[in-house]
Amino acid sequence: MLPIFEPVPESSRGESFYDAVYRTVRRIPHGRVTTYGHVAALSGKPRAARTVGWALHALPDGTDVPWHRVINARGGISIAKVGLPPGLQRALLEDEGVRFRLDGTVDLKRYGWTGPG
DNA sequence: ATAATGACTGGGG
DNA sequence: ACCCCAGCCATTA
Repeated sequence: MLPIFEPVPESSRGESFYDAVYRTVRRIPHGRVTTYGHVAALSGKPRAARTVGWALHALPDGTDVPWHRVINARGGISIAKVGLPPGLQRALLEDEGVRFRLDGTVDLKRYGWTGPG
């Protein structure tokens, strides 16, 4: 018989880079945003921006990780190809007070979070 | 172990 | 300024 609870995926021994990414993203303050590359750097892998996107892609619905506060280096939204509802990320950010430019980008100088300190 | 996969990025044209 | 592309790298779709 199958157990009622699925064990933790075999891939997650000790702590993966994904876990480090989630911890970093949880530190982004309400109403602020940061880039994939910056999350990667704060998580210990400055060149793993793409992997950060993959880590967020793996999050389940209803997660408490504020994935919507992560945008690309140009201030734009990058979830188009993932199947998430179009406009969802922008709506979540606007609910936190983040304003978008006419071209759909965010002013990183104003809303960008660059880490503690 | 190798290959494939991308929610990315910076630099060049 | 905008578009394109080669390089990037942890995880396994």
